[in-house]
Amino acid sequence: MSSPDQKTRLRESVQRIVKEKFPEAGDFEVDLERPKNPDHGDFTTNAALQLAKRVGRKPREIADAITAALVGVEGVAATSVAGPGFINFTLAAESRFNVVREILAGGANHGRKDGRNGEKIMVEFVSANPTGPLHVGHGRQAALGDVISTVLEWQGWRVTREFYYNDAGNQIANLALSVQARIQQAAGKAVEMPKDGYMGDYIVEIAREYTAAHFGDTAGENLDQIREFAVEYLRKEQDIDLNAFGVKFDSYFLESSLYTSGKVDETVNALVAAGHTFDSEGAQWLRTTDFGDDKDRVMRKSDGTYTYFVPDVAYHLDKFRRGFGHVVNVQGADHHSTVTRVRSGLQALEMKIPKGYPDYVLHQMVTVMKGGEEMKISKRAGSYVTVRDLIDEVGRDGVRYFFLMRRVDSHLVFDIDLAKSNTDDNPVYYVQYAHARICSVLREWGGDVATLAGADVSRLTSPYEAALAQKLAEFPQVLARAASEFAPHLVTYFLHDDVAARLHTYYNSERFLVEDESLKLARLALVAATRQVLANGLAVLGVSAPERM
RNA sequence: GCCCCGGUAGCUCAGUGGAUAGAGCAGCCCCCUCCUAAGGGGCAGGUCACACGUUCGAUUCGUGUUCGGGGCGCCA
Repeated sequence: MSSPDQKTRLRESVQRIVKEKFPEAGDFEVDLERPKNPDHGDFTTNAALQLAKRVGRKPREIADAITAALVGVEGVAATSVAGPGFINFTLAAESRFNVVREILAGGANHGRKDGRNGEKIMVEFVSANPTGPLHVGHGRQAALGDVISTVLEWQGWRVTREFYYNDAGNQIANLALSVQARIQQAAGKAVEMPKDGYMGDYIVEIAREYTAAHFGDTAGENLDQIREFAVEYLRKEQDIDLNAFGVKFDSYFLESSLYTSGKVDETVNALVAAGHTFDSEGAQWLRTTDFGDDKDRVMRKSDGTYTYFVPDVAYHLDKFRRGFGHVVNVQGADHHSTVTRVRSGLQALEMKIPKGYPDYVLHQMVTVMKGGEEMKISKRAGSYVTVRDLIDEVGRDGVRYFFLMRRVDSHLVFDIDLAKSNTDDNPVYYVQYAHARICSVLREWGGDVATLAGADVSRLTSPYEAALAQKLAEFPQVLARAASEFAPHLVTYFLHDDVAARLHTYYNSERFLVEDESLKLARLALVAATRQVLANGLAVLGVSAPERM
């Protein structure tokens, strides 16, 4: 932190002056920012512009009055008034590079905070039905959920990563029927696949495995057993894929358990008791319109079974009771309609669950491009591209990075050719190479990196160095924002555009292994700090930081 | 018809109510006796979809329009 202390001190000084000189402004909050343009100094404030109306004077007059009173604040080299009335502050040169020492002292923990005191939060993600291999949308969810979790951990939250299995319902029944048909076909019977059956090759694989494992049922007559076998098989497969992707869950939650434990019934009873249900057309309804939905929703169908959102409400009530006051669900935007229903259901329980509970991160769709064309199918899955296809093609690091590169709100185009390329247009290589490059120069130097923390960084003077140091200083704030906005892409952009790009520029602008020993150490300290930020940032993303490439 | 998301450089995309709207790639011109050039510098490239409003100030906030994607089931 380029001195949050310094920033705070400065902010408070300005605040005090405003209070003295312009008491009529009331409890006005002064805000300091980093100017985009480095010519505008290290910090800037628009306080004068905002005060103009409250005070009834011209912005520049106010700015002049403030700067006049601001003489002799420690560490500030210069102040100026610019443009319509911005006040710019330039820091004393030596305080600019303090961040290098802070980063080296923090090491692998630099950027971590214990602000949240270990408060519990759950991130639920992937939550794929065990009816087939994971598709690319699950891949985006896996990367997002995992990194959102990590980033929250770095802010001091105690995070539980949970996977919810919809192992009950029509889709699973359909899976069992599909496998059964394949078993019987393999046994020579002329049966047809069920309507809307799963057509991928993996169904044939499961049928083969089932037949091999259960000689007692070569005819494929035991549907319950087939269903259990198929679900088990696919869950294992999904675990293998998630493992290969570097994603680990703390807990798995089965939808079926909500029925066996009586939690669905309990939820229904609570909804009825709260008086928000009614019967109509042979079904039982929840009056979700009382809670902002645009129409009421069926809870219990006329055939006596529940619609999906009832167990969903029961599930989220369970999360709440497990002590998760904060929950984030990562899902595809095609699940948008569940948000209002689940929240409405939780409100209808009247159990004092906060109104916006739970939070949702809904990501837009993913399309995969290969050879300039959209890739739509994989043979194995039938109708879609799988996560495994991507990992096999481009490797874990590339897939993770690419899934994290875009805002969640933005449609993601996954360009396989780009992700595979070992050229500078591939952002993940660009960032990893920046890390490897620093490792290389430190190896060349051959000294003990730990001693660099004591380097005299005030020897650093070039604009390249100042720009790099200033960016490094922003790392903690970038992480904090990524956590509070559930926005991992901020980290990828920071590492690529702000850190790696400046590092590469710096490399070509200065020499490191110079004669002047103290200058050499100062420069090595700066690149070592850069390496630490890159390493920590990549660690957050779950992407490796290679020492050689 | 209703709800959600997007429209920013030739392409893929960042952008927190501020100053001259950015990055990478593609195009053009250059640069390697510290590391692995998988790198760097420069030039060119823009009606921030459109209109109106709020504001000292709008790519950013609001309303409307338009185009594209997703969702609107007693499916999950």
